[in-house]
Amino acid sequence: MKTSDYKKKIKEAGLRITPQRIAVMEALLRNSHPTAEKIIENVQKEHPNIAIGTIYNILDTFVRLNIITRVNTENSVTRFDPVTERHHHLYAVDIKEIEDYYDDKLTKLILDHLKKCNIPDFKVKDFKLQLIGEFIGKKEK
Amino acid sequence: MKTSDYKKKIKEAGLRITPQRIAVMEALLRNSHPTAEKIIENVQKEHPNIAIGTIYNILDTFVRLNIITRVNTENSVTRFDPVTERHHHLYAVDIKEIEDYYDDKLTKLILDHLKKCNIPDFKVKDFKLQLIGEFIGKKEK
DNA sequence: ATTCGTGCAAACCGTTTGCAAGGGA
DNA sequence: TCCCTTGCAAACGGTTTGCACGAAT
Repeated sequence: MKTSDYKKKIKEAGLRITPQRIAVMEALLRNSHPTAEKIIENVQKEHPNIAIGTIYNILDTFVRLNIITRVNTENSVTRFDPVTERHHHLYAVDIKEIEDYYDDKLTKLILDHLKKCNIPDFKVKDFKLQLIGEFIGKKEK
Repeated sequence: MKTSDYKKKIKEAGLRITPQRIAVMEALLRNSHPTAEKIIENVQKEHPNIAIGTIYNILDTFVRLNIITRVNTENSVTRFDPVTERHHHLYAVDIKEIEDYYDDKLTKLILDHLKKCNIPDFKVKDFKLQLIGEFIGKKEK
């Protein structure tokens, strides 16, 4: 995502472009599905004067305006994802790591199935697949 | 689930059957994917003397021993599920409600797809599908 | 001038922890 | 007796809130 892209996204949501929001967004883009804690650490490394409350505030605003999304994890640690388009997630069993997983064929497969066999009393608007497992091989960082 | 079933489950996990554990388990079975708060409220209605810490303790133990599972939600409220077999979930968009959704055909569809088109550097051990949408029609309570 | 956004710090609240007492096996 | 389990209460930690100041329109 180019810098101008997310700035546009913020502006289109009716928000002002501020150094704080830029810093938060860049922390989101630099990390993979970061926790709030990670974002705070990341932001404050370069901008020690940005308040924690402000960062939470910005994250809330972004989520509310669909600029980013919350990611579900089992251990009640909130994570954030700057990608709002439909995609799936790979979860390391210990949930130390989450990666994006794009698979249009699979998405279509599920979509078709859901369309065919209607679920009674429930109207599906979106779906997310969580693949839980282990990352194998190369592991930097 | 019959009473004896979960008692057996608890015993087989190497735990003693205690009134506290029975109360927690029955609260789990009486409610659909309850939050800890809901469970506490439910348990204390009949057993006002059971401590909150004990309830959290029991829930943790149950999860650790795979007697129940944690359910992911986006708003960082932990929910619990006494069903440990593979199944999917229907999420109300506002996450006020979660229902179980069994669909073996869909499960198999996904399983087959995953088997066929291997994901590089990742070994899938389990998966969960979250269907987000709206419950329509009948709605008591 | 008015609205929006930020910094700061206190408050909040769900959850965890430590410890002493109770109760089965 | 020994170990598991509970009750209690204090502590913890991530998140939220209130408010006054500052910046943008």
